[in-house]
Amino acid sequence: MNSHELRDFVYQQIARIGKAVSSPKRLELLDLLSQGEKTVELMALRSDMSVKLTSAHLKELRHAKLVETRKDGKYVVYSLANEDITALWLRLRALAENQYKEFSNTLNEQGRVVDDTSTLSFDQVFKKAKRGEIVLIDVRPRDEFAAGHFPFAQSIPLEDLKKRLSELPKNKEIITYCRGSHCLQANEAVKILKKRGFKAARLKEGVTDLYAQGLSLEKSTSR
Amino acid sequence: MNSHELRDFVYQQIARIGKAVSSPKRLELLDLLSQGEKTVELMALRSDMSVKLTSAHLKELRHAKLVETRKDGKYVVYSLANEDITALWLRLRALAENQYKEFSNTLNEQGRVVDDTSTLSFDQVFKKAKRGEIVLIDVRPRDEFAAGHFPFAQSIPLEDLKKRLSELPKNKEIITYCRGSHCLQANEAVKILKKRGFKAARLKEGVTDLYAQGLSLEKSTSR
DNA sequence: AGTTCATTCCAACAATTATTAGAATAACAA
DNA sequence: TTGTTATTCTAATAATTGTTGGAATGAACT
Repeated sequence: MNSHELRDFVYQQIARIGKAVSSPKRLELLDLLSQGEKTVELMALRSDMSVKLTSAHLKELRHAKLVETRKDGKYVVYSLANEDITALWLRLRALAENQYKEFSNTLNEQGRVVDDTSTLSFDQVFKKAKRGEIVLIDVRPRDEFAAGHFPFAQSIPLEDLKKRLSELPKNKEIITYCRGSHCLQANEAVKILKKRGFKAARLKEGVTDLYAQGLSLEKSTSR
Repeated sequence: MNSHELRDFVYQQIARIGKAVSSPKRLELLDLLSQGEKTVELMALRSDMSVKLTSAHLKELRHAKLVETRKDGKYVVYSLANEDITALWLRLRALAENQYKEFSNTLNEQGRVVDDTSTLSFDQVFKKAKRGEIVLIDVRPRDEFAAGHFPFAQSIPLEDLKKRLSELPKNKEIITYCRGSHCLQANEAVKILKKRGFKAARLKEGVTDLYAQGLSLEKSTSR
């Protein structure tokens, strides 16, 4: 390689990362994987893609070495290659939020409920949840809750929420959370809860943000 | 927007960043801009692209809000939108170095001379340069040196090196540096120097890396 | 061995992006 | 004004990527 080719090679290698994160669908897959390892089938379901298309995008991500696979019986289980990938995903998200006003505005308009809660630190929220002053609910799918969740949180996946309203108290504040500040499931939950007369708000941050702060999460198989 | 469209919107916005950094040429432009603001013309020259193509890629970067422009007479001067963009560029580069062995191997093979120097901290190198124990030379183009350079360094652009060998001592070690660990100009310089019997090595890091550590650089108009 | 099922490969087309050439704009200089 | 230079815009084509359907692979279970 002459110095010309070598220089091009350098930028090409770095662009491998860029290409991998240049597609909305692939970012969605990374987001899903940041919440825990998953099979192709499950990711296809969650992201409303065909299995084939999901597989194609995952191939691209594997080529860029952002994800890894392992076999479990008939299934191929995908996961992020390492913590740096979570960090990359978070940085891209944060950068988009800073640079694009239309993005952060949309997130805010869409019911990211900013009130007292958003100014509390994670620790404070966990303490309140421990003391029973608030109810902290994790609205992500059950498998993601199992892979890692906030302390003192209970799992009520968004799709089950309407059925399980009777489990929730009317007199306490209900705090919801999901994957992160970009994730809108917690907003949906707040909308539903407020409509039925509950006191509800969402945590601005979610699981990914907590990973970013180097905190570890509780794992469990059920709850 | 329904929740489906909204979710897609979120990932699309983040993918704007990804798209911007998915092309080797655009990464090269970001790299150039990380060394100081530049006109379209100059960037086209440095990157061996046509002015038109350079302009087209810059348009893309502007659309993603990674770069900004200002007018200076007839010229349009481009610069990175903020420090976060430098940080992004560095993170992508570091990630590529970690994930792709063929990348880091190539960098090493191509004469990134790893010896005593690479284990010295920046501070130590600067002190040695100050005391005259080593000669620290910046092989980047003159304008980039002027925009910010290491303390106690002198500017000898790579293209002038052969003409200016008489300025350099044979008995002292000559340490070269350029943009960063991915930049190969310092390697070229070391090759040239060693061939002529000088004691030479390169700093593993370069200017971008120092920015990443939050250190500030000296600016000057000449030297 | 045969069956099942998840996943990948292959081929085709649609959609997007990269690149080049020529025209248009905008600032400066005379 | 006119001419000059830098830059961007428009249009066209080449190259790449996204997407879908059908066939093939390959591991696990019976």
